[in-house]
Amino acid sequence: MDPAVVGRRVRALREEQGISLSTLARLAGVGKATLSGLEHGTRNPTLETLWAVTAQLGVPFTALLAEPAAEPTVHGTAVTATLLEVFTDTDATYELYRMRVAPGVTQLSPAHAPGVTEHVTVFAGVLRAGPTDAPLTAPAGGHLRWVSDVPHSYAAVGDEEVAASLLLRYPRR
Amino acid sequence: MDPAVVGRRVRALREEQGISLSTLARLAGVGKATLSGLEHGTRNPTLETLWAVTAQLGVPFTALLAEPAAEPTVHGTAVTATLLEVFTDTDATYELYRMRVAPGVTQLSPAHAPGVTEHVTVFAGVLRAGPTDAPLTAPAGGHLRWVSDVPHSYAAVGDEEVAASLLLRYPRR
DNA sequence: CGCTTCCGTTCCGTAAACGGAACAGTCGGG
DNA sequence: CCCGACTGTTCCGTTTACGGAACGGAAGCG
Repeated sequence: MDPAVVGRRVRALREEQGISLSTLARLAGVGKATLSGLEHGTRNPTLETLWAVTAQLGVPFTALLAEPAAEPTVHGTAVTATLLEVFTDTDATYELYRMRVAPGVTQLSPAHAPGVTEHVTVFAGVLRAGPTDAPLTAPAGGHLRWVSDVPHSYAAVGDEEVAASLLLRYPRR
Repeated sequence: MDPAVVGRRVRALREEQGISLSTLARLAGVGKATLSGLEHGTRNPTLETLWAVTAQLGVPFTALLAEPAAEPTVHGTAVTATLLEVFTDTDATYELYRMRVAPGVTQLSPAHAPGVTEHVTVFAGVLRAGPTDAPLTAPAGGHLRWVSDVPHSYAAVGDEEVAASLLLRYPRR
């Protein structure tokens, strides 16, 4: 595992909260040198150090550590989707995916069962997706929804890879 | 957090698999002294060490910390949110939560930083959420989006608990 | 009973993670 | 301009986590 990944996440989380490195170090009770080295990935932090920092950030270890291959991942020509959660309800079953769409390629997907809907929230990039004959477009922060009982497609608009969350809803028969 | 707890878990997991300390140390590529001290809680293990051991045990690292801080959950009067993923991008940082809203209570949430948006996809139940003075309503399968730099609220409509995914988008300053 | 082969712990020199202090760079005010 | 307060990085002495080796103890076998 790469300590640089953990470092980048810590830095991202810290900046997200608008806390300076100095302040976080003081609050967490660790040296500034320690925190600096941790964020750069040049150190191999101790459990105690990680604990102090994450506790102060109010973030669990889960947010720092990239999940090993425990998650099922679906690869396509353009789309890579990892299943985050399955939720079963009296009316429907939901599958929540983390989705990435590579630029330059369009992925076609056959029709699902009647009544199945897809809900996409775009994190980064611009996504064009939906029924193949009438696709929809959404930029970062946007949301798409369509009934996927017809052939549909996914494509990234422009050069940037698209990151998004994908929710599949299968109504109970 | 107590390193002795982590140690006991490692020992428990190891004995569960019927592997000796010496063998696990060799497989994981760490010293027997290191593993012995780790299991006794007399050491303060390094991220690298923990990683090597948990990887060899086939445990996703979260299992060690599962009980104490591993609850990334945020509890409120009505809402329980579990952090599934943090995604950092050049333009914004995203936090994806699994959210449950208990019926009968309304949860108020203070304003976030300017530009922060919330995106909710409802799995089950009917959710009323958004700016406190102009809330939105969505049934199962529906989607809500609002700018959360004003006070906002969450409430379940009816008796059924609401299950949903919540995406928080923090634009880069 | 020796002898071998494991077990887990302890000892110890080395490598490195630790925090404090000193550092350059930036911003805002007098 | 100069100062103070702040940012994050680097230097450095102390502490300590590291792995190899040595240790006592428990089986298994001739």
